[in-house]
Amino acid sequence: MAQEDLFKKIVAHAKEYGFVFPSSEIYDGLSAVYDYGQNGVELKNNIKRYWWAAMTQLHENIVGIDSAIFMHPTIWKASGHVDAFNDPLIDNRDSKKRYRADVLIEDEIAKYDEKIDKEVAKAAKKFGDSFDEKLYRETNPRVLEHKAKRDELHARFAEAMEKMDLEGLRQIILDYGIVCPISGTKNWTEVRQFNLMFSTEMGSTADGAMKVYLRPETAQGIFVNFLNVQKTGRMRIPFGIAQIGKAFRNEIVARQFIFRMREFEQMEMQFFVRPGEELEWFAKWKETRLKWHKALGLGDAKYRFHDHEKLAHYANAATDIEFLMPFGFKEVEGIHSRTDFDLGNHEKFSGKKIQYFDPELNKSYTPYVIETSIGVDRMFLSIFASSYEEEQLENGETRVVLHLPAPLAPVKAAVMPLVRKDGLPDKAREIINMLRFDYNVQYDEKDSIGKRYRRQDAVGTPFCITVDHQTLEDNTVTVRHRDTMEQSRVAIDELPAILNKEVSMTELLKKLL
RNA sequence: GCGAAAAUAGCUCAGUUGGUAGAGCAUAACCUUGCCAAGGUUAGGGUCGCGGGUUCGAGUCCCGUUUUUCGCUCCA
Repeated sequence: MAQEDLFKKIVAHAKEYGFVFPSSEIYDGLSAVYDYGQNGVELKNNIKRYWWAAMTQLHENIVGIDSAIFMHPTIWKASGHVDAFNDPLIDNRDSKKRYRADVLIEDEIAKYDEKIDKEVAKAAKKFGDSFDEKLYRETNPRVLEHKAKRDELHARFAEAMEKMDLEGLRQIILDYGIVCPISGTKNWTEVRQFNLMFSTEMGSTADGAMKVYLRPETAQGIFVNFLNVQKTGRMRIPFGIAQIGKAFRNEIVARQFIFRMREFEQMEMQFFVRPGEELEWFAKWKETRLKWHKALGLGDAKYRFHDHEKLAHYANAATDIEFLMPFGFKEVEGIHSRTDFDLGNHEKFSGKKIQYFDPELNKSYTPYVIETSIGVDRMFLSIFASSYEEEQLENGETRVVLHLPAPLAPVKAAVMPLVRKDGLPDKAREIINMLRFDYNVQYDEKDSIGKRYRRQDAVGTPFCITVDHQTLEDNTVTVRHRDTMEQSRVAIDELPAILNKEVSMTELLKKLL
């Protein structure tokens, strides 16, 4: 099957079986926003629980927080998001290429400088040793003409940028005849500003509301609480702070189902270390995180590291953990060595001292940070997509089965009476009541038993427990396994132990130690 | 944002040169069977994405729009 078709089937399956719905569907939908359904929310919660337990329970030096989505606007100046997320963009209709309007104009300004330098170089060659460059630059009419034009352009540009006057930027491009480097034409669209941060207003507009942003990442909530957690938790470096929460980015193009959404959920952990030790910890966390992924058993070959060569403004090392999605290897997790950029900047912008006194070194410093940042939705997609199988059975039929890792499955077991009479339903309900306190179990008596098995396969339920007439005699049931379709007869009393071994989070977490 | 394609029942789709909206599966009820999706009977469910236009008459033709998919572009 073509990968594209497979992906379509996965999206359709996600909707049909209550995992993921398009948002606001009865109103034609909302672009790049999705809702999780009755099964999706269970899978998603289980993914989060797996991460949270692995990070906080299994590391005595990592604690969690839950910071607010609204934060003081200056935080986004300190983090660099306000500057880096505000680009005026313009398209050339002929080449279909998109440019940053400010970059186009800056290039044009540079051209005048080049022209001046050329004139100067030419003159220098002509006059030889007697050439006075400074005088030439200040007096030559051609140089002065270029310079005047350049300064005028620069002044207009600076003014437009200051006010973020988009129409003004476009007018400059038109006035100076700036052409597309590819098509060579001036067929430009309007200049549009894509602020990747969503904003809203806090307080009533009557008395001057404050513009606040929906956080574009959860990390800053950790950085601004660094001192709170470190002091109240008596944390000693190295230590980490973990957080799971929603973040929002107004992506220009958000596509590929839940892979890139405008509202998404992150699981981030910031690990604070001594300066100079960060690259050691970076390597350690790469290994630790990959182990977490591989423990799910989706297939080791589906993972790879992608080290960044071009580093972001805050990082001195960065890598992605990529997973083989139906549309190729894609980033699911980022591991970044963020240096002291964030804490240092918050110290600068807030005016508060944000440092750690290291009793062993007997000195204060700004800790360095290793960040592990993983998208819950991407994790969901990678697990969901790689679990989907259209299996050819020996009898020639096809069954659709989700091989979800059992501890993450929405429903752990379905309990069903073989027939809907002779007291079998009551017996099934008894078993449900025994298990439901520890596991999400489901009852089903509708349709033939085979059909019910297939329904459970489609949502990834690891076990089907069937009550038949023999059950009434000796208190045994059949347990049918999702992946092998094999059945075994076991005593009802053994069920809790079986489930505990096969579907509880405990066994999965033990693999990490 | 640009270009292309698509949109009819929960799902997959049919719908003739424009003439009263269909099928299969799914869903619900009852009967039947009882260990790997297909038995019988019955029922519910669509102002054909939305808004205009042409026409006596539009699911069908034209224009606009929304959403989705693919390509480009963008992506800490």
